[in-house]
Amino acid sequence: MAISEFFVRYLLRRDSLSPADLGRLRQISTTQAHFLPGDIIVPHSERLTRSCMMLRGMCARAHHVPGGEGRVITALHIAGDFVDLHGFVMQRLEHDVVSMGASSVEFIEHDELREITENYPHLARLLWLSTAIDAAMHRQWLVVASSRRASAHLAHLICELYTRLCSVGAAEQFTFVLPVLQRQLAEILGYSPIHVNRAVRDLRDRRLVRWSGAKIEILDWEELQRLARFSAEYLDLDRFSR
Amino acid sequence: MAISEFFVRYLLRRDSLSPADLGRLRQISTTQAHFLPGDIIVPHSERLTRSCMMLRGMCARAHHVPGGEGRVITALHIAGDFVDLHGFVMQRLEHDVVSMGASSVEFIEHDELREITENYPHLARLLWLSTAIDAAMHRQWLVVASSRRASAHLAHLICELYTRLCSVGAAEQFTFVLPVLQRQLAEILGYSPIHVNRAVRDLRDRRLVRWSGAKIEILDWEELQRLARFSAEYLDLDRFSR
DNA sequence: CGTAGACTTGACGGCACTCAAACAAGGTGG
DNA sequence: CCACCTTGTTTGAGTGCCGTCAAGTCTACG
Repeated sequence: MAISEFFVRYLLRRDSLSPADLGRLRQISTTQAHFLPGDIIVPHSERLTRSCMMLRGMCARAHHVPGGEGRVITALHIAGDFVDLHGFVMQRLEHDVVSMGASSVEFIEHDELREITENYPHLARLLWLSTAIDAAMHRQWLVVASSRRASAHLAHLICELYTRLCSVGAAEQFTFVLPVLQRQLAEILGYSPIHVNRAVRDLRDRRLVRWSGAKIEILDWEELQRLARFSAEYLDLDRFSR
Repeated sequence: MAISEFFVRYLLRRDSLSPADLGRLRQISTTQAHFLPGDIIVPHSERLTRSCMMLRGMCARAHHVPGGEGRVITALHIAGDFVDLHGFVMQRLEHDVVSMGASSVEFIEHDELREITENYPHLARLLWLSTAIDAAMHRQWLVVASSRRASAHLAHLICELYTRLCSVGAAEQFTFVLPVLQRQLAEILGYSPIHVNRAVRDLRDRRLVRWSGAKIEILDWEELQRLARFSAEYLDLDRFSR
């Protein structure tokens, strides 16, 4: 199979690609796989020989906290995200990649990525870029975690996901699917599930979102961003020559 | 000037380098600069044409929180860290790089880095690796922020810094200099300065550290790691062929 | 010896956590 | 078709970590 068109859009949003680069990108061979909620897509600590790209649904980077105190989720990934591309240079992950809801991914062999770094340096820099943007999102999560209260924190997560989904054409009309339980939102935001529930209710009461099950509808995009103090700058959505 | 030997050690800790790669690495030309406490080494949002490497002292990645509520620090960097290497592919930073205490850095032109990605793919992958390790540290900070109480959180920071300093030969004998005020520790850990002070006192009372001014002496390394639940795995200190 | 900046300590209040239980939705078997 | 169970969500009451306010101490330096 060929590489996800979501990822092609992800790159084209940020730089232009030469016909040669674009051709090589589309020529990457992949293996598809499908997962159910909670399935481990990539386990931690194992030596890796391939990396995975999100095709459909969402997945998370889940860290086990020593002392059996449950998990912490440090990233959410959507269609077009090259989820564990950093595994190509790190050789192993210090976290699991877990399916949120049902998902489909495709695997790309590291041998092929290595060949690309040898012969397509510009493409290689764009792959590097995608891991650098992941790092920028990690930093933003750190900033938000220590500067926003629960409601604004949750609002920021929703703003980020909706913006990212739109940027690859996977959402529109202020509506998207978030296959994440409140218990898992708690692992993402660093609160108890009960407190997450209060934050959800708060956003509902303020009439900023309609939220039933996994379906989220943003009712007041401007006000939601204002509450979250969201700015998409860190997502690096502008086009540059890299 | 040539590139910092701390960085050479940083890489050799994680992979072996061919004579050609090592030669090219040492041939990189740099420009030195010196900074005083609080100086901005690299400002946010500006178009970048070079990246900086830490030679001496420490610096931080400081984010301004919209709404004038002060700053959040998302990373600390030490000698041998290629601080804003991600700026090479991102083209601009969403945060400032600020000097903590007095520091010396050297700047490397992006043109030269680009040339390396064209002709030294293995070296390029190792540069990529260093940004991937930064991302792993961001993730670990997220994990620790949401799973440790103040004292353990602070203890984890000390464990990380001491381990990193030792890994490049910049510290030993359980002693190092941390040119970071308690007010700035508060920006790192996400607490108020007063609560940071309580955490410092707690570590002192438990006789885990001796801490006067900027000088820190670890009195009980085993117990400090146990309290912090520190494991160096995420620092990726093992040697692999990348 | 006086000032400035950093560190330290105490008192009090609020956001978020824990414990506990009720409610809703979906699936299963009688 | 409806008990019944499971899983997830919702709500309330009490606790504790951490924030805020305020003041006092220490050190460096002129």
